[in-house]
Amino acid sequence: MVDLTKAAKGENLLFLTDDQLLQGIELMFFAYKGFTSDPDQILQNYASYGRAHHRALHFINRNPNITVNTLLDILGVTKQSLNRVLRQLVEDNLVESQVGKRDRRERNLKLTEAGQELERSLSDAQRKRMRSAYKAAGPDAVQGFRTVLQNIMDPKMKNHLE
Amino acid sequence: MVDLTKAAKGENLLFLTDDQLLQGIELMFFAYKGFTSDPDQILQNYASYGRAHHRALHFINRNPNITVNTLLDILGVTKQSLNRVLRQLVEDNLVESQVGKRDRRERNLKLTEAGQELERSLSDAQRKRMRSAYKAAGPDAVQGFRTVLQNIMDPKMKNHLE
DNA sequence: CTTGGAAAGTCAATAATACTGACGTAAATT
DNA sequence: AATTTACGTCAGTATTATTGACTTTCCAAG
Repeated sequence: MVDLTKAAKGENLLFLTDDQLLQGIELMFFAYKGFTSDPDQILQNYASYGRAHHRALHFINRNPNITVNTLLDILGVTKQSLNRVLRQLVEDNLVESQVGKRDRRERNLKLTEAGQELERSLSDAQRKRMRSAYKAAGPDAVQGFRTVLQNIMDPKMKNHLE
Repeated sequence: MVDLTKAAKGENLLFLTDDQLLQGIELMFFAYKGFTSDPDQILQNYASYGRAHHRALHFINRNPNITVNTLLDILGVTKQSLNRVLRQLVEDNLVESQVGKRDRRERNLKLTEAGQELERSLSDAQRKRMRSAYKAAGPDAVQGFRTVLQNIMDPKMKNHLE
Protein backbone atom coordinates (compact mmCIF):
# COMPACT_ATOMS: atom_id res chain seq x y z
CA MET A 1 0.00 0.00 0.00
CA VAL A 2 1.36 3.36 -1.02
CA ASP A 3 1.21 6.67 0.78
CA LEU A 4 -1.19 8.04 -1.84
CA THR A 5 -4.18 6.82 0.11
CA LYS A 6 -3.18 8.75 3.16
CA ALA A 7 -2.25 11.85 1.20
CA ALA A 8 -5.45 11.83 -0.81
CA LYS A 9 -7.52 11.29 2.30
CA GLY A 10 -5.74 14.13 4.04
CA GLU A 11 -6.34 16.43 1.12
CA ASN A 12 -9.98 15.51 0.96
CA LEU A 13 -10.51 16.16 4.62
CA LEU A 14 -8.46 19.30 4.70
CA PHE A 15 -11.32 21.60 3.73
CA LEU A 16 -13.96 19.65 5.59
CA THR A 17 -12.86 20.22 9.16
CA ASP A 18 -15.37 21.91 11.42
CA ASP A 19 -13.17 24.94 11.54
CA GLN A 20 -13.01 25.27 7.76
CA LEU A 21 -16.78 24.89 7.58
CA LEU A 22 -17.34 27.46 10.32
CA GLN A 23 -15.07 29.84 8.44
CA GLY A 24 -17.19 29.33 5.35
CA ILE A 25 -20.30 30.03 7.40
CA GLU A 26 -18.85 33.30 8.65
CA LEU A 27 -17.75 34.18 5.14
CA MET A 28 -21.34 33.77 4.00
CA PHE A 29 -22.52 36.00 6.83
CA PHE A 30 -20.03 38.81 6.23
CA ALA A 31 -20.30 38.65 2.45
CA TYR A 32 -24.08 38.77 2.48
CA LYS A 33 -23.91 41.75 4.77
CA GLY A 34 -21.65 43.60 2.34
CA PHE A 35 -23.71 42.39 -0.58
CA THR A 36 -26.88 44.03 0.72
CA SER A 37 -25.28 47.13 2.21
CA ASP A 38 -25.17 49.30 -0.92
CA PRO A 39 -28.84 48.98 -1.92
CA ASP A 40 -29.83 49.24 1.75
CA GLN A 41 -27.95 52.52 1.96
CA ILE A 42 -29.71 53.93 -1.07
CA LEU A 43 -33.14 52.83 0.14
CA GLN A 44 -32.71 54.70 3.41
CA ASN A 45 -33.70 57.79 1.47
CA TYR A 46 -36.99 56.20 0.47
CA ALA A 47 -39.15 56.08 3.58
CA SER A 48 -41.08 52.82 3.95
CA TYR A 49 -38.98 51.11 1.28
CA GLY A 50 -36.52 48.40 2.22
CA ARG A 51 -34.86 45.21 1.16
CA ALA A 52 -38.18 43.56 0.33
CA HIS A 53 -38.91 46.24 -2.25
CA HIS A 54 -35.49 45.81 -3.78
CA ARG A 55 -35.98 42.08 -4.13
CA ALA A 56 -39.37 42.52 -5.77
CA LEU A 57 -37.99 45.12 -8.20
CA HIS A 58 -35.04 42.88 -9.02
CA PHE A 59 -37.04 39.78 -9.87
CA ILE A 60 -39.78 41.63 -11.73
CA ASN A 61 -37.06 43.30 -13.78
CA ARG A 62 -35.43 39.96 -14.49
CA ASN A 63 -38.74 38.23 -15.28
CA PRO A 64 -41.02 40.66 -17.09
CA ASN A 65 -44.69 39.68 -16.93
CA ILE A 66 -44.02 37.36 -14.03
CA THR A 67 -47.12 36.25 -12.14
CA VAL A 68 -47.68 36.90 -8.46
CA ASN A 69 -47.55 33.20 -7.64
CA THR A 70 -44.22 32.72 -9.35
CA LEU A 71 -42.81 35.73 -7.57
CA LEU A 72 -44.08 34.30 -4.29
CA ASP A 73 -42.29 31.05 -5.04
CA ILE A 74 -39.03 32.84 -5.81
CA LEU A 75 -39.09 35.11 -2.77
CA GLY A 76 -40.37 32.46 -0.39
CA VAL A 77 -42.70 34.72 1.58
CA THR A 78 -46.43 34.70 2.19
CA LYS A 79 -48.77 36.49 -0.19
CA GLN A 80 -49.79 38.83 2.61
CA SER A 81 -46.19 39.87 3.03
CA LEU A 82 -45.55 40.31 -0.68
CA ASN A 83 -48.86 42.04 -1.18
CA ARG A 84 -47.95 44.92 1.09
CA VAL A 85 -44.76 45.52 -0.89
CA LEU A 86 -46.43 45.07 -4.27
CA ARG A 87 -49.30 47.37 -3.38
CA GLN A 88 -46.88 50.15 -2.47
CA LEU A 89 -44.87 49.67 -5.65
CA VAL A 90 -48.00 49.75 -7.80
CA GLU A 91 -49.41 52.77 -5.97
CA ASP A 92 -46.12 54.58 -6.45
CA ASN A 93 -46.15 53.73 -10.15
CA LEU A 94 -42.98 51.67 -10.06
CA VAL A 95 -44.71 48.42 -10.97
CA GLU A 96 -47.54 47.76 -13.38
CA SER A 97 -49.99 44.92 -12.75
CA GLN A 98 -51.85 43.69 -15.82
CA VAL A 99 -54.59 41.08 -16.00
CA GLY A 100 -53.28 37.93 -17.67
CA LYS A 101 -54.32 37.27 -21.26
CA ARG A 102 -54.35 33.47 -21.27
CA ASP A 103 -55.59 33.21 -17.70
CA ARG A 104 -57.44 36.26 -16.49
CA ARG A 105 -57.00 35.23 -12.85
CA GLU A 106 -53.30 35.91 -13.12
CA ARG A 107 -51.60 39.28 -12.86
CA ASN A 108 -48.55 39.98 -14.99
CA LEU A 109 -46.07 42.26 -13.28
CA LYS A 110 -43.60 44.55 -14.98
CA LEU A 111 -41.58 47.61 -14.09
CA THR A 112 -42.66 51.05 -15.25
CA GLU A 113 -40.11 53.58 -16.49
CA ALA A 114 -39.72 54.90 -12.95
CA GLY A 115 -39.47 51.37 -11.63
CA GLN A 116 -36.69 50.55 -14.07
CA GLU A 117 -34.91 53.69 -13.00
CA LEU A 118 -34.97 52.83 -9.30
CA GLU A 119 -34.06 49.21 -10.00
CA ARG A 120 -31.16 50.45 -12.09
CA SER A 121 -29.75 52.60 -9.33
CA LEU A 122 -29.97 49.75 -6.81
CA SER A 123 -28.59 47.21 -9.26
CA ASP A 124 -25.74 49.51 -10.28
CA ALA A 125 -24.44 49.65 -6.74
CA GLN A 126 -24.72 45.93 -6.25
CA ARG A 127 -23.24 45.02 -9.62
CA LYS A 128 -20.35 47.35 -9.03
CA ARG A 129 -19.42 45.41 -5.90
CA MET A 130 -19.84 42.06 -7.63
CA ARG A 131 -17.85 43.16 -10.67
CA SER A 132 -14.97 44.32 -8.52
CA ALA A 133 -15.05 41.09 -6.50
CA TYR A 134 -15.13 38.96 -9.65
CA LYS A 135 -12.36 40.94 -11.31
CA ALA A 136 -10.02 40.65 -8.36
CA ALA A 137 -10.70 36.92 -7.99
CA GLY A 138 -10.43 35.86 -11.62
CA PRO A 139 -12.56 33.57 -13.80
CA ASP A 140 -11.64 30.27 -12.14
CA ALA A 141 -12.47 31.56 -8.69
CA VAL A 142 -15.78 32.90 -10.01
CA GLN A 143 -16.61 29.48 -11.40
CA GLY A 144 -15.90 27.92 -8.01
CA PHE A 145 -17.96 30.58 -6.29
CA ARG A 146 -20.89 29.82 -8.56
CA THR A 147 -20.57 26.08 -8.12
CA VAL A 148 -20.50 26.17 -4.33
CA LEU A 149 -23.40 28.63 -4.11
CA GLN A 150 -25.47 26.40 -6.37
CA ASN A 151 -24.72 23.49 -4.06
CA ILE A 152 -25.78 25.48 -1.02
CA MET A 153 -29.11 26.62 -2.37
CA ASP A 154 -32.29 24.56 -2.40
CA PRO A 155 -32.24 22.50 -5.63
CA LYS A 156 -35.88 23.35 -6.23
CA MET A 157 -34.93 26.99 -6.62
CA LYS A 158 -32.57 26.33 -9.52
CA ASN A 159 -35.55 26.62 -11.87
CA HIS A 160 -35.48 30.33 -11.22
CA LEU A 161 -31.84 30.77 -12.24
CA GLU A 162 -32.70 30.81 -15.96
CA MET B 1 -1.68 42.13 -34.47
CA VAL B 2 -2.82 38.67 -33.46
CA ASP B 3 -6.23 37.50 -32.41
CA LEU B 4 -4.96 36.90 -28.89
CA THR B 5 -5.89 40.40 -27.82
CA LYS B 6 -9.45 39.95 -28.88
CA ALA B 7 -9.71 36.49 -27.38
CA ALA B 8 -8.19 37.54 -24.09
CA LYS B 9 -10.42 40.57 -23.91
CA GLY B 10 -13.45 38.42 -24.67
CA GLU B 11 -12.56 36.01 -21.93
CA ASN B 12 -12.04 38.79 -19.44
CA LEU B 13 -15.38 40.33 -20.22
CA LEU B 14 -17.21 37.03 -20.37
CA PHE B 15 -17.93 36.91 -16.68
CA LEU B 16 -18.39 40.62 -16.27
CA THR B 17 -21.49 41.16 -18.38
CA ASP B 18 -24.49 42.57 -16.55
CA ASP B 19 -26.23 39.27 -17.01
CA GLN B 20 -23.42 37.30 -15.41
CA LEU B 21 -23.33 39.74 -12.53
CA LEU B 22 -27.09 39.59 -12.06
CA GLN B 23 -26.85 35.82 -12.03
CA GLY B 24 -24.25 36.07 -9.29
CA ILE B 25 -26.54 38.38 -7.35
CA GLU B 26 -29.39 35.89 -7.57
CA LEU B 27 -27.05 33.09 -6.60
CA MET B 28 -26.18 35.02 -3.46
CA PHE B 29 -29.86 35.51 -2.69
CA PHE B 30 -30.88 31.88 -3.18
CA ALA B 31 -27.80 30.46 -1.49
CA TYR B 32 -28.18 32.66 1.56
CA LYS B 33 -31.79 31.60 1.81
CA GLY B 34 -30.77 27.95 1.83
CA PHE B 35 -27.88 28.70 4.13
CA THR B 36 -30.15 30.09 6.86
CA SER B 37 -33.08 27.73 6.33
CA ASP B 38 -31.90 24.83 8.50
CA PRO B 39 -31.19 26.80 11.70
CA ASP B 40 -34.34 28.86 11.08
CA GLN B 41 -36.34 25.65 10.95
CA ILE B 42 -34.91 24.42 14.23
CA LEU B 43 -35.47 27.76 15.95
CA GLN B 44 -39.16 27.72 15.09
CA ASN B 45 -39.57 25.41 18.05
CA TYR B 46 -38.07 28.00 20.38
CA ALA B 47 -40.62 30.77 20.72
CA SER B 48 -39.10 34.25 20.67
CA TYR B 49 -35.79 32.93 19.35
CA GLY B 50 -34.70 33.65 15.80
CA ARG B 51 -31.80 34.29 13.50
CA ALA B 52 -30.41 37.01 15.76
CA HIS B 53 -30.04 34.55 18.60
CA HIS B 54 -28.31 32.07 16.34
CA ARG B 55 -25.80 34.69 15.21
CA ALA B 56 -25.04 35.70 18.79
CA LEU B 57 -24.57 32.08 19.84
CA HIS B 58 -22.35 31.42 16.85
CA PHE B 59 -19.95 34.29 17.43
CA ILE B 60 -19.81 33.88 21.18
CA ASN B 61 -18.97 30.22 20.63
CA ARG B 62 -16.28 31.13 18.13
CA ASN B 63 -14.85 33.92 20.32
CA PRO B 64 -15.07 32.88 23.97
CA ASN B 65 -14.88 35.81 26.39
CA ILE B 66 -15.74 38.23 23.61
CA THR B 67 -16.79 41.68 24.83
CA VAL B 68 -20.15 43.24 24.02
CA ASN B 69 -18.53 45.96 21.94
CA THR B 70 -16.64 43.50 19.78
CA LEU B 71 -19.79 41.46 19.25
CA LEU B 72 -21.60 44.65 18.28
CA ASP B 73 -18.90 45.37 15.72
CA ILE B 74 -19.14 41.89 14.24
CA LEU B 75 -22.92 41.79 14.04
CA GLY B 76 -23.29 45.38 12.89
CA VAL B 77 -26.38 46.16 14.93
CA THR B 78 -27.14 48.70 17.62
CA LYS B 79 -26.54 47.87 21.25
CA GLN B 80 -30.26 48.19 21.92
CA SER B 81 -30.93 45.52 19.35
CA LEU B 82 -28.22 43.18 20.60
CA ASN B 83 -29.16 43.80 24.20
CA ARG B 84 -32.62 42.35 23.79
CA VAL B 85 -31.15 39.13 22.36
CA LEU B 86 -28.33 38.94 24.89
CA ARG B 87 -30.65 39.56 27.82
CA GLN B 88 -32.85 36.65 26.76
CA LEU B 89 -29.88 34.36 26.27
CA VAL B 90 -28.45 35.23 29.69
CA GLU B 91 -31.85 34.88 31.38
CA ASP B 92 -32.31 31.48 29.77
CA ASN B 93 -28.87 30.40 30.96
CA LEU B 94 -27.44 29.92 27.48
CA VAL B 95 -24.90 32.72 27.80
CA GLU B 96 -22.80 33.78 30.76
CA SER B 97 -21.77 37.41 31.20
CA GLN B 98 -18.73 37.98 33.39
CA VAL B 99 -17.23 41.28 34.51
CA GLY B 100 -13.90 41.83 32.78
CA LYS B 101 -10.74 41.28 34.80
CA ARG B 102 -8.43 43.82 33.16
CA ASP B 103 -11.21 46.33 32.52
CA ARG B 104 -14.15 45.99 34.84
CA ARG B 105 -16.36 48.02 32.50
CA GLU B 106 -16.28 45.20 30.00
CA ARG B 107 -18.40 42.06 30.02
CA ASN B 108 -16.90 38.82 28.79
CA LEU B 109 -19.45 36.58 27.12
CA LYS B 110 -19.29 32.80 26.88
CA LEU B 111 -21.69 29.96 26.27
CA THR B 112 -22.94 27.82 29.12
CA GLU B 113 -23.27 24.06 28.74
CA ALA B 114 -26.84 24.52 27.55
CA GLY B 115 -25.72 27.31 25.23
CA GLN B 116 -23.09 25.07 23.68
CA GLU B 117 -25.69 22.40 23.20
CA LEU B 118 -28.12 24.65 21.33
CA GLU B 119 -25.30 26.18 19.30
CA ARG B 120 -24.18 22.68 18.39
CA SER B 121 -27.56 21.65 17.09
CA LEU B 122 -27.85 24.79 14.95
CA SER B 123 -24.28 24.55 13.76
CA ASP B 124 -24.64 20.86 12.92
CA ALA B 125 -27.43 21.56 10.49
CA GLN B 126 -25.60 24.44 8.85
CA ARG B 127 -22.26 22.62 8.67
CA LYS B 128 -23.92 19.59 7.16
CA ARG B 129 -25.17 21.72 4.28
CA MET B 130 -21.81 23.42 3.83
CA ARG B 131 -19.91 20.13 3.99
CA SER B 132 -22.09 18.60 1.32
CA ALA B 133 -21.76 21.69 -0.89
CA TYR B 134 -17.98 21.74 -0.47
CA LYS B 135 -17.65 18.03 -1.10
CA ALA B 136 -19.64 18.13 -4.32
CA ALA B 137 -17.75 21.17 -5.59
CA GLY B 138 -14.20 20.10 -4.78
CA PRO B 139 -11.24 21.91 -3.20
CA ASP B 140 -10.52 24.29 -6.08
CA ALA B 141 -14.09 25.48 -6.27
CA VAL B 142 -14.10 26.00 -2.52
CA GLN B 143 -11.00 28.14 -2.78
CA GLY B 144 -12.69 30.25 -5.46
CA PHE B 145 -15.82 30.50 -3.34
CA ARG B 146 -13.79 31.76 -0.42
CA THR B 147 -11.85 34.25 -2.51
CA VAL B 148 -14.91 35.83 -4.08
CA LEU B 149 -16.78 36.05 -0.78
CA GLN B 150 -13.80 37.76 0.81
CA ASN B 151 -13.83 40.26 -2.03
CA ILE B 152 -17.52 40.95 -1.56
CA MET B 153 -17.39 41.59 2.16
CA ASP B 154 -16.36 44.85 3.78
CA PRO B 155 -12.55 44.74 4.15
CA LYS B 156 -12.83 46.10 7.68
CA MET B 157 -14.66 42.96 8.71
CA LYS B 158 -11.78 40.67 7.73
CA ASN B 159 -10.32 41.22 11.21
CA HIS B 160 -13.06 39.00 12.51
CA LEU B 161 -12.25 36.06 10.24
CA GLU B 162 -9.41 34.86 12.52
C1' DC C 1 -73.80 24.47 -16.74
C1' DT C 2 -72.65 23.91 -12.18
C1' DT C 3 -69.21 23.12 -8.97
C1' DG C 4 -64.66 22.81 -7.22
C1' DG C 5 -60.46 24.85 -6.91
C1' DA C 6 -56.82 28.17 -8.28
C1' DA C 7 -55.08 33.11 -8.36
C1' DA C 8 -55.21 37.22 -6.32
C1' DG C 9 -56.34 40.61 -2.89
C1' DT C 10 -57.54 42.06 1.71
C1' DC C 11 -58.32 42.70 6.97
C1' DA C 12 -56.65 41.82 11.51
C1' DA C 13 -53.54 40.37 14.96
C1' DT C 14 -48.98 39.19 16.22
C1' DA C 15 -43.83 38.23 16.13
C1' DA C 16 -38.92 39.18 15.35
C1' DT C 17 -35.52 42.32 14.18
C1' DA C 18 -34.02 46.67 13.90
C1' DC C 19 -33.66 51.70 14.43
C1' DT C 20 -33.25 56.63 16.94
C1' DG C 21 -33.05 59.21 21.04
C1' DA C 22 -32.47 59.80 25.79
C1' DC C 23 -30.69 58.44 30.34
C1' DG C 24 -28.08 56.24 34.01
C1' DT C 25 -24.20 53.71 36.26
C1' DA C 26 -19.73 52.19 36.77
C1' DA C 27 -15.07 52.39 35.75
C1' DA C 28 -11.02 53.69 33.24
C1' DT C 29 -8.37 57.63 31.27
C1' DT C 30 -6.74 62.19 30.77
C1' DA D 1 -11.64 66.45 38.91
C1' DA D 2 -13.42 66.14 34.37
C1' DT D 3 -14.05 63.39 30.48
C1' DT D 4 -14.68 59.30 28.01
C1' DT D 5 -15.78 54.43 27.50
C1' DA D 6 -18.59 50.23 28.25
C1' DC D 7 -22.72 48.63 29.30
C1' DG D 8 -27.55 48.57 30.20
C1' DT D 9 -32.16 50.27 29.79
C1' DC D 10 -36.73 52.76 28.62
C1' DA D 11 -39.69 54.45 25.05
C1' DG D 12 -41.26 54.92 20.51
C1' DT D 13 -41.24 53.54 15.80
C1' DA D 14 -40.19 51.02 11.23
C1' DT D 15 -39.74 46.98 8.29
C1' DT D 16 -40.47 42.41 7.28
C1' DA D 17 -42.74 38.53 8.24
C1' DT D 18 -46.15 35.26 10.11
C1' DT D 19 -51.12 32.83 10.82
C1' DG D 20 -55.95 32.85 10.06
C1' DA D 21 -60.07 34.16 7.87
C1' DC D 22 -62.71 35.82 4.08
C1' DT D 23 -63.86 37.64 -0.71
C1' DT D 24 -63.79 38.10 -5.73
C1' DT D 25 -62.76 36.49 -10.05
C1' DC D 26 -62.28 33.00 -13.18
C1' DC D 27 -60.64 28.52 -15.25
C1' DA D 28 -61.68 23.76 -15.84
C1' DA D 29 -63.62 19.29 -14.92
C1' DG D 30 -67.61 16.68 -14.09
